[in-house]
Amino acid sequence: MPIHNELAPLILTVVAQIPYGKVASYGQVARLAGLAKHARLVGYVLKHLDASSEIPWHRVVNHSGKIRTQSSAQGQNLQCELLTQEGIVVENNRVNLKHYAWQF
DNA sequence: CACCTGACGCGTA
DNA sequence: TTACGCGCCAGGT
Repeated sequence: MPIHNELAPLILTVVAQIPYGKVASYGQVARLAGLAKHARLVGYVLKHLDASSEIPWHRVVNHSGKIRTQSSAQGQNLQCELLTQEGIVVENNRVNLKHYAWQF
């Protein structure tokens, strides 16, 4: 674990509960974790996850449904691929929250 | 200590 | 839905 943070486990347990084929926003994850003002921390924690992790980090997008993770030099985005791979339609780097938002 | 940087959110327009 | 401003907070310099 590269980062020293006691809040990370709380965030990760919530992310782990996002259903297959659904997405949640950073803010939603923070609220469900009991950390209302830490939306940015969610992004921070997910960004520093090691590849060996089984956490479905790709199911987390911003409050508008837009994907803000960095794209590769070839313009390809891993999160886009992973979401599409599980049946979620991604158009213009964005998912339709009306269809895929995780209703808790 | 001061500043800067982010996988952010909300109210308003 | 987007655009802007402002609030928020962990980390890095």
